[in-house]
Amino acid sequence: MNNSSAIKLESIELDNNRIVVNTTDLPASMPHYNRMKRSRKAANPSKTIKTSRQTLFIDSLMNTFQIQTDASSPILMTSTDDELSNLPQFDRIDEQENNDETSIDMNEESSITHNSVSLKRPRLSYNKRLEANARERERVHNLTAAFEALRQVIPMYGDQSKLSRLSILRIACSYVHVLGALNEIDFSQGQNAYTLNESFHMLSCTILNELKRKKSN
DNA sequence: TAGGCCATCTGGTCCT
DNA sequence: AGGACCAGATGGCCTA
Repeated sequence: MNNSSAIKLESIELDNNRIVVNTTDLPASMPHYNRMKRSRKAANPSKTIKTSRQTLFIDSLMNTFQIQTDASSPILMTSTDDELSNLPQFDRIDEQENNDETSIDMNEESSITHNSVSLKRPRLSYNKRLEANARERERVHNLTAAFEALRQVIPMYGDQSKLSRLSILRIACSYVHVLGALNEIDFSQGQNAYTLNESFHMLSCTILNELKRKKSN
């Protein structure tokens, strides 16, 4: 796949105080970022993925409640303590680990070997840990969505769907300079103030560099 | 196959 | 006290 070879940076033009991207070299169909959203095992189900105690716990939950779920969907569960008490007692494993640290299975997830417990806060119970994990997933998903929103408003095209987050930030930063110059606003607070031409050139260079970087990866 | 990128889990710390 | 945020670890996916 080498559609990016057709990209011409000079296609970025300034027209009547608006940035215009010439899309004549665009591929007919633009890949959609969401299509890149990956399920960790979806693409290669035959590969072995280490099973954490949490995953085992979720599996047992799903077996217990006979939950069917899409692999790409976050697992959201609510359950009562009574229901949880019917599940395998993973806390016993904790006790075993605490009593005999040398017997830790090295194939287990590394976090299990973190037997240090915060003095400020005790280790979370499993349902609290699952809730925290779900919140963290939600937070990261929001972050990803924000990057996607930012990606859609920066002047790029072609292989844009595969821009890394770092590239998105770099290009967006250059773009802000151009917008500032267009509106005669100095975002740099007097330091390194760029003219419109300089800002425009910087944006082109940034896009070019990020595409080069991506190609070289 | 190595390296880049990203999702997820986890524990620590900050903040309300 | 508990949720938000952060960073480290881990492992899967993808590309050159």
